[in-house]
Amino acid sequence: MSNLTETEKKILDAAKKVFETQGYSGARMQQIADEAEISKASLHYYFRSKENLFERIFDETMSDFMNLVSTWNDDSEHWEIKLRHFIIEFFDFLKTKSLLFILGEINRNPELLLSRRKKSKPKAKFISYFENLQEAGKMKPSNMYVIYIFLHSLCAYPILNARIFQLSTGMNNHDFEVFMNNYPKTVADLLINALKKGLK
Amino acid sequence: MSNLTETEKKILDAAKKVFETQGYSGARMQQIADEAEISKASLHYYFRSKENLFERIFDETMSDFMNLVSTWNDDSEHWEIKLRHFIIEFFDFLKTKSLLFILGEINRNPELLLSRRKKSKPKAKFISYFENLQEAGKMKPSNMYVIYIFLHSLCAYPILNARIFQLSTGMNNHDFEVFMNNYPKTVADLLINALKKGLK
DNA sequence: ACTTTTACTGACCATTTAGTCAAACCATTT
DNA sequence: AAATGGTTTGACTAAATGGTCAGTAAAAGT
Repeated sequence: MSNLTETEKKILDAAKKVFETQGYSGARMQQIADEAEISKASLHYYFRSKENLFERIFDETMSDFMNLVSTWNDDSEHWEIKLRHFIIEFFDFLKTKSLLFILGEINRNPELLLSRRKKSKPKAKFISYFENLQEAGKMKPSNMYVIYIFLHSLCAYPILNARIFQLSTGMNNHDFEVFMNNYPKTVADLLINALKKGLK
Repeated sequence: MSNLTETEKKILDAAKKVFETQGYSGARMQQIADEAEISKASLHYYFRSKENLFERIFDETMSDFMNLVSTWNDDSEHWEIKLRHFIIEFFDFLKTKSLLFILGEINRNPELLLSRRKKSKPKAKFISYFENLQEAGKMKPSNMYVIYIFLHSLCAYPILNARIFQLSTGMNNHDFEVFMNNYPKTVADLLINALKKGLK
């Protein structure tokens, strides 16, 4: 996978940065070339068209995201530990601008999901993993679809929306930073508690 | 406020529609003119520039959103009823594409929030309302900032992200629709339960 | 030494797009 | 019926932008 030349890497990094902040329509080939420190002609030499380059970036970003949310190693680790790890990993991913980029581009052009539909796994492993635990009687029954959506929402939205939250809570920069640093643990505690008690 | 001519209304409706789906960079003045069924020259006659028209739409959309999230009438209704109403209203707003539009444009140009910072109330009324109830001993103590963020996240993200959720849960259209129709009630029940029991 | 291939670029082209303007249109007033 | 003033538009312009191409330089192959 990583049989890329230095230049190709520089271009992909630059393109990712520019596409994620400006979106497809806002991105400029010249800006990507500048960011990658090459000429615009070189950019077209490596990736024929803007469309082409965009698809490459979008597909990779989308894959990263889908892998993140559907990966759930079935090793021997206790589910509580696994869940905490997952949440940390999820928050790390969200600190990039990738998710907003994905959502925005899908909104602009829903067909971007069609190609995905074929590749994707039928059901996130997360859900079947916990359903198995429940059926084995090792956990109180919960609606795992609800838990799954709660998990994602509580992780993703506060970061997507961070600036507006700070505005509407009226917190200063320091307080808000402290709050957001503690936040992942809060989410983990809540969900683990819900899973232990059962949530219908 | 509503001393607008027919044409101005048509333009604003068209502009909102186009900006919300395409974003500032993706939107075309010609497309807005077509949607409003007037000429591009007329469009510029009413609103000098694209920038101008965009600011008008962005400000209105942002105001709608901030009003929604910071309004919390201090009437005599029981907090439980109020919360259920709020959640329904929030979901209705989210069915438009407004929120993703706001988040995307702020991401593109964070300065869009600077002008807002002056106008906004220091603290969402929601938070102080519940803090008052708690101090009056009418409710178990919770961290209201956490509740506030949970409320928003659980409402907003599943709708922003609906298409991807459907993909990763593997639900068919019908099942997913049923699920999403029940979802607001699920959120309301959960939050009311959390507030009654107290959430730290 | 020479040819070929690969990486790269400046200069250019074609199209798109925001914005302008003079003229046409139309309702109201004089 | 002529003048007035607000509204509307086709035709145009200037700038931005994606993309091309001939040519250079250097590395690789022979």
